[in-house]
Amino acid sequence: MIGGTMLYEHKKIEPKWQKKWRESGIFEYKGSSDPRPKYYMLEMFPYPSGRLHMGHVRNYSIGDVVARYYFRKGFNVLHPIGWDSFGLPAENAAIENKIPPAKWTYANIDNMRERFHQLGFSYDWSRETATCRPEYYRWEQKFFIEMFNRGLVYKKNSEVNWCPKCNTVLANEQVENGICWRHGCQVEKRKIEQWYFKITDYAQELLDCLDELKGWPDNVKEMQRNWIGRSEGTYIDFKFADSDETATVFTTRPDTLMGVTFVSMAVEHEFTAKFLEDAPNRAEMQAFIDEVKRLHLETRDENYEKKGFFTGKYLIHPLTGEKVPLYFANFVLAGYGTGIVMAVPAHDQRDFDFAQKYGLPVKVVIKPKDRDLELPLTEAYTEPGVLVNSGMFDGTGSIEAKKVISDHVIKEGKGRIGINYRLRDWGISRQRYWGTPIPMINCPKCGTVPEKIENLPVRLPENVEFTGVTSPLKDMPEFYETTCPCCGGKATRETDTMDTFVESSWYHMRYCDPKSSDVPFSRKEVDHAMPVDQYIGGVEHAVMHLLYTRFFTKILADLGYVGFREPVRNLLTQGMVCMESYSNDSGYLYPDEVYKKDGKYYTISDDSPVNVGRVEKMSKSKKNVVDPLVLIDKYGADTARLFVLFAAPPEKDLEWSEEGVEGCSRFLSRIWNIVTANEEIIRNFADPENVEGSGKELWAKTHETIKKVGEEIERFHFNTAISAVMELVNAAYKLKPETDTEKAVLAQALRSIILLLNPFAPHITEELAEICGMKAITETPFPTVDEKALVKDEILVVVQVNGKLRDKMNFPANVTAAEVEAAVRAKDYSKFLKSGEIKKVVYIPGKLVNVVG
RNA sequence: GCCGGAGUGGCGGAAUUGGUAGACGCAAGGGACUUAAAAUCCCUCGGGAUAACCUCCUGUACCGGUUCGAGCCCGGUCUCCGGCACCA
Repeated sequence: MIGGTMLYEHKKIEPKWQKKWRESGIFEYKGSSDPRPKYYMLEMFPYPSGRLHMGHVRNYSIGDVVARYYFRKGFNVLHPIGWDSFGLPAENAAIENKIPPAKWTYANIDNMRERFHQLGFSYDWSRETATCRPEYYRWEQKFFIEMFNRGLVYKKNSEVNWCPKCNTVLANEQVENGICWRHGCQVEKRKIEQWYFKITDYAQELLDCLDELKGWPDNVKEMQRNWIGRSEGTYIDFKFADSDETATVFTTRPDTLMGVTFVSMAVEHEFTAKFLEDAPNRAEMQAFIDEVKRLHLETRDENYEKKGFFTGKYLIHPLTGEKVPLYFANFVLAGYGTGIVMAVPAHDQRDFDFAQKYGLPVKVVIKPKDRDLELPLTEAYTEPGVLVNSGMFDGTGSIEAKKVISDHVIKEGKGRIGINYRLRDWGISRQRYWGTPIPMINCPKCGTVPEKIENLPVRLPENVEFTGVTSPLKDMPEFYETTCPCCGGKATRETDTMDTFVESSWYHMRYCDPKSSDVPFSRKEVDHAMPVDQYIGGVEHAVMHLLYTRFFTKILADLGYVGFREPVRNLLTQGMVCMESYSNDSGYLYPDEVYKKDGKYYTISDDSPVNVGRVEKMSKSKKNVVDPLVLIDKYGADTARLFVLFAAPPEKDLEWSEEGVEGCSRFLSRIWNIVTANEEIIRNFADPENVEGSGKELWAKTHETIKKVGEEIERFHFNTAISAVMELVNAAYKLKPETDTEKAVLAQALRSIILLLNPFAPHITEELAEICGMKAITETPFPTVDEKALVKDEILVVVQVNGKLRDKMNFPANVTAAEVEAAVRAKDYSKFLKSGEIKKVVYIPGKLVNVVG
């Protein structure tokens, strides 16, 4: 007690309820035999770093509100949690601290689990899953082998992105502008043999199904569309002038075919070897090729100068029969299309630049509809127009000409329709230790063969010592020495492990039947619980994780494991938690090292001024972080949850504010105080049947709030749901009850506040319910609206004159349009009327009337 | 450059389908309680005009349009954020 006001004791209350929830198993999902409709609420599972950050608090608090809401709406809710527990940090920690990655990981999981309990999340802990357990990854190995048997996995020696810090290969998606997504270090290219998943086989389906994902944000779908990068065009054959061989190009602009003045190709193309042989200036050509290759390996900046080298070969234009030169060009991508492109300098800026540099002809074949192009061109004309200098195609619109010329080429047998995707196959080999072993065996006689299914899992040895940066598996004969499953002879295991994105591609299915030991999961259970009804996670996974898991779902459907092809029905991508950073000459400072005075910041240690940086994502390196543990200790989990939900809508970035946290804490205290002060009333007065006169206002407000909170939770507007409860609390403070009716109204209002706020602040509300003799909220349905309370006797009609607010009037609820119009005409609004008289009256029933004149 | 998204008080943000702009919270100011402070409770709070209430003008990045009525729809401009970027 301070000054007569009770501060509620979160440190006593919160652990009490957490223990109850944990022991009662109240949040356990009942499986497919339960008659209630299912609701699968899933948040992206965390990497168990051992450090809880605000992003976690936000992500999982959002999910918890939704889960608790649907529990109480009578759904059979599946709300599981687990650990994405393979991955690099465990290895780095192992090197630093000389602990085996397994030990470090399991300790972190224990720690994170405690943190999650401390936040009061409603998980079904009986389904907890860690991907680094053999009971989990054995199934992934099985999937791998089945995919291999179906030709969906293959091994290829290819140039890959290599992160020198991770000491491993990265998938295309993990490289951002030539920089490792995790470390920000520069990625190198290396040639290495590795395993690929044939995601390109599913490119079209992955693209098409996006249209059906109505519950996904548009930006995520658009990012996936861009990433898949489908383009329709035409393959066109150019014969070599000096041989029967053909160089095929891919183009999306067949309308410009008549403007081709040369052809360019990537130096990595297979033709290159032969050209070198034939070249009289072989040394020079080799030097050019080497330079370009070096450029491709080393450069990060994509805007390098365009360079080329004549291959010494000419091609025959398929329509005109003209000889056009074939050049090596450093900007042609080897891995896209055919690695050879037709060059139309008049209508492609890259080709234009190249032609200028090497003095190649520029032939205009498209001109704007309404004017001529000024010659010589100073840049490529890339807009649509009308064909010129194109023989039989002259006068055709360029858009139409795409089809006309393409069809013509195809009819002549010199081309075919082609569809290309930007998407590449998913390279999943990692030269790491702490990951799922790839279940393949190299036999000197039989080649590369899968391990026998009955020998799975291929276990990752957990008691290892880390000496250096390379995977210890490569130095463990007891791991890699084995016998060939085909011939029984001596053979060696694959020592690479899988990309951790493989584990996260199917964990949501394992949750449906996490203890299954004879199959990965029961088909019946997974088909019942899936797809995920609501998935919540960071937008940084918009392409990688969410594309991979969609792909994997389609694979599992094709392998017969599941009966659906999309894993997630509704997706919410939550924003980042941000904060301003503080720094001085000696570097960044933690928020608790500075204080604020008159809008400026100073260090606590010596009162020197502090620079305030812009608001950006909380990160350890900038020290602009707030430790959730400190927050929970000071204010409690309920306040922490309430703040992250109240301060911003979930999809937006959230700016941290200590004052905002205090506001939320104050709000919970207000509830605590008004409820405990009215405990007797709450105990003794049942919900009112009907209310007239005094008390009616609060009664109506109560039911309006019940309606609003439900609606707002369902559309993820938690901030407005909370503000609705705040309004009800403010209204309840205003009623000083005297009559029994008023007391009943107040009792219901306060009970509603407790019940409505429960998904956001579960501990304090359970405690208050108990104090007031109410049933446990976990067993109480979400409140329902009494429509009677929403019926109004009187309605307020706003009066506009020429669209501007001028007046307000009250009418009986059943007022007719004619009566409203008559009332309006009876008043004198002439000073607002332009013409002095009323021309028209527009009445929007129950809301507004606009007088026009 | 291309593709998305967003611009609303001192601040975070409301306004669900075109219908009272600024809910709720923070900050600020005032009052009550107190010996005092803290805490708590109550009130005020976009800008401007007016002595003042009422009232009037103005206001959702900017310019224009549609409409009885626009923060919301349409066209154009600017800025910011995110994604992609030599993909032929």
